[in-house]
Amino acid sequence: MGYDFKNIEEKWQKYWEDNKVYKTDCYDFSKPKFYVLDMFPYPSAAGLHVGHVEGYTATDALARLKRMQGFNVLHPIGYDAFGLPAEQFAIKNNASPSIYTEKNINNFRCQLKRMGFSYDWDREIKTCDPSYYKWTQYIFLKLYEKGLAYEDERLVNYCPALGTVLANEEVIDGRSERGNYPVERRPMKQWCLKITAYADKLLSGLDEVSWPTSTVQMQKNWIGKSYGSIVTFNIVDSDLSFDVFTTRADTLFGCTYCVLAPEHPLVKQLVTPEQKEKVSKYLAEVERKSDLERTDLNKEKTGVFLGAYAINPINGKKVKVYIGDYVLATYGTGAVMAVPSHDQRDYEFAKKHNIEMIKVIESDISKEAYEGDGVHINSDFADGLNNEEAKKAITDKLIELKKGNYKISYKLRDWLFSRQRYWGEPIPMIHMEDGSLKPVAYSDLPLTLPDLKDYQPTYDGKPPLSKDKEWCEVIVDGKKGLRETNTMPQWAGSSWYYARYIDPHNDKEIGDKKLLDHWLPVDVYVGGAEHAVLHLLYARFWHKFLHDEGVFSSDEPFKKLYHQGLILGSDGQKMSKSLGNTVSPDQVVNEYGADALRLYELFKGPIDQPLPWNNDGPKGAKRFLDKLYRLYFDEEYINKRTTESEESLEYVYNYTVKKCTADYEILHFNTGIAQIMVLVNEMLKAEKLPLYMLEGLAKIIAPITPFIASEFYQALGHNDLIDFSTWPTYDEEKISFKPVTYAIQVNGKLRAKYDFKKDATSEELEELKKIVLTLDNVKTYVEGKEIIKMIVVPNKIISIVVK
RNA sequence: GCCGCCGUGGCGAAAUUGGUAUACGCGUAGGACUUAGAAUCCUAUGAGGCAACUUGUGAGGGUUCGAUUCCCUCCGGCGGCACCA
Repeated sequence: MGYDFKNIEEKWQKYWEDNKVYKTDCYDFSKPKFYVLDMFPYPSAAGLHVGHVEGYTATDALARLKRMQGFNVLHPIGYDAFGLPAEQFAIKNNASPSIYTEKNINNFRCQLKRMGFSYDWDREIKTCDPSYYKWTQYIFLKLYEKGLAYEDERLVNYCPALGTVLANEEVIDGRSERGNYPVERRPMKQWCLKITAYADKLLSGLDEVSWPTSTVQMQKNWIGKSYGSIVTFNIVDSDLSFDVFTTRADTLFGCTYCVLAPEHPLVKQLVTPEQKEKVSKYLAEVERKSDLERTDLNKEKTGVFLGAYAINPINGKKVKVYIGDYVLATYGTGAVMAVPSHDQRDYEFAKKHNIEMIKVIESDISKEAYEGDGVHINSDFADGLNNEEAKKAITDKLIELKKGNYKISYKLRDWLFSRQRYWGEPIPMIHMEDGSLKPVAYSDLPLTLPDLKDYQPTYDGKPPLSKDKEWCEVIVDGKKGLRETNTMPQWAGSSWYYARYIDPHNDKEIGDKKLLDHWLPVDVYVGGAEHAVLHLLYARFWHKFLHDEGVFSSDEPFKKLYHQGLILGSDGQKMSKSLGNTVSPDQVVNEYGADALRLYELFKGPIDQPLPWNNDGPKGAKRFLDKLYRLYFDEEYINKRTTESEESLEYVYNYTVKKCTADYEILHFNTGIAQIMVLVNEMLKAEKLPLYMLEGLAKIIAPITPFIASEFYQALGHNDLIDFSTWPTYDEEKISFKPVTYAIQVNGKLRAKYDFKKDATSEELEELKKIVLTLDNVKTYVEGKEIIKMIVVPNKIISIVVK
């Protein structure tokens, strides 16, 4: 039996949609603003996942709460429609990506509406829509103008299976983040965005946002700022020199050799004729190795002597120069000074190659290198200093010698921004016949993606767009040119979409400045933790750039961030078709209704935790909603309606309102709902049901289960919508009137309980101490013993210590 | 290896931030109503014990009148980074 959720939900969904109930007037500045945002979905053919539903329900509940509290709420949705997932799917199903994407979007929209999410549907955006990507291209041109977009021939992560290069952030353990295909290094000419120019701003901005500490930490690690020094080593009998970066300048006196990365530009010039054969052989070996093999930490550190010697600038000592693939070409200067006594990797390498070790910090290095702090020795003027002092003394000396300086280094590398794929934003650049580059004129944007029949990626990495001669060949100012045929990566469109929602139909600018200033930053942003360093770093970069360009006045895009945890299958494994443990929202909605699904997902636990799906969960949620329904619609309970109320029920009611108000705000829905259940159980038992309580209960449940709550509110005789009613208030007096129960402990063990008035005066507490000692169960443990002390914590506990 | 998070009943989880551990829900068992019950309602439900009581928040130690909460050591799980010099 139970309530007829099907009709109720259909009725309200239709009403909300027909009347555009959740349309936001962004120009209404009379109320305080609240911008609550979801990470928009990739419109995959699989449709909405129960994991989406969890995050989207949380933001929807928050949006509804804020609306009821009198905020002007912006709560939009859209689709991250470009990029690999959509294209891969279209290829597999032999369809056109645009038609396929559109179909999937329609399915998503339907599912989202069914869930009762209060989005402003007039603000829906799709990243693949020319009216949208016009501005993605616009931002690219701005970046280019400022020298932050550039073409560079470099070693890139190329994935043959996907037929495209990938950003560092998209490569995990030498495999592609999407599809898990092997990735190799290839030199290719590619577009890059100079995210490194914003490294410091991206780092310091993290102190200003309320984000999960783990995400902040991940971004900090990814940016990887380290303070060190640059040291210049001259080559013996030559004008050549190379720089090394080190964070341990204090150990410079212990440097007994140097190692260059195999890709270091000086390798060819430094190798001596005697060593040539060995070195070429080594280089060939390195080239054969995959990225995965090269980064295998357990492998022995290999390398060969170049034949050349360098001079340690601090003591003039001659040291051998090696190449070794444990030195990364892409970090620091691509060359390191080796101090085997105080660096474990150097230690192992030196043992194998029989290289001298000089101890410069008092320590035992018989078994392994000593990497800690200590008193410096064998270091001339730095003797007796500790690490930090020695770093300073030695670097200062290097500055004096003009052989070094302080240097800050980052792990962050520039963002590889081009893809050899079809389904993305065309990069608005033209390669002129004379070899120069010309940006597409702003007035020619959007540069639309042509409708290609054959859009499959090619194995050799030639972009599919190059197959469309007509599109490629252009004439600018009477000169011939070819369009850039690479497209932008998945992450381009999602790097600024939150801003477009504010003024989505503006074809003159990204958005009306007045509106952008008012609505940014996003107050609460919810989405998966898998975007911790991808989307969330890129979006911050673009935001900071657009801030510098004067487009945004805020300097961070997302003030508060939450991640919804992964929802696992009921077997505790990740949901997957092959395991047969997937749950589709449609299936649950059909059986129990959208309200029940929403309720279950918010009640089952904290939203940021990964949790297994419980097949009985939605059933339990539905059971609760049936109970609630009876409270409002059963004759039995309708007959108990009154304007009077009982004190004990008032206590529970007011406490519940207070708890929900506080808990919803920080997305702790599970505890708020638990308290509502306590209230409902009490109301079902009560003799009198005050009308104001029924009304308040409908309101506090409305953010969680808006369909049934609307039905209740209407049944109570309201013509207005619950969403725009005011949020109930609570009476602190009614919460604190209750006597409190004191726990009586003797030697730390609970022996009795005693009800006493709340907030008693100190005289009354003295009285209480006497009463407590007369309690039977206390007497048993106290009599015949000496009372050492009695600790009274008002309203909580009396702790008696006896001997 | 390094960084971050976490460990509470059969299960998902609460605990007013140092003060009555296990709220709320799921599951299970027993009962009621019923021709019937996968509906609904009542009762029980950490472990041991007839009971008073004892014991109990991954393990061990510490601080405290009092520790799930704070400190130290260890074990286990999850996420991230991974030769970053």
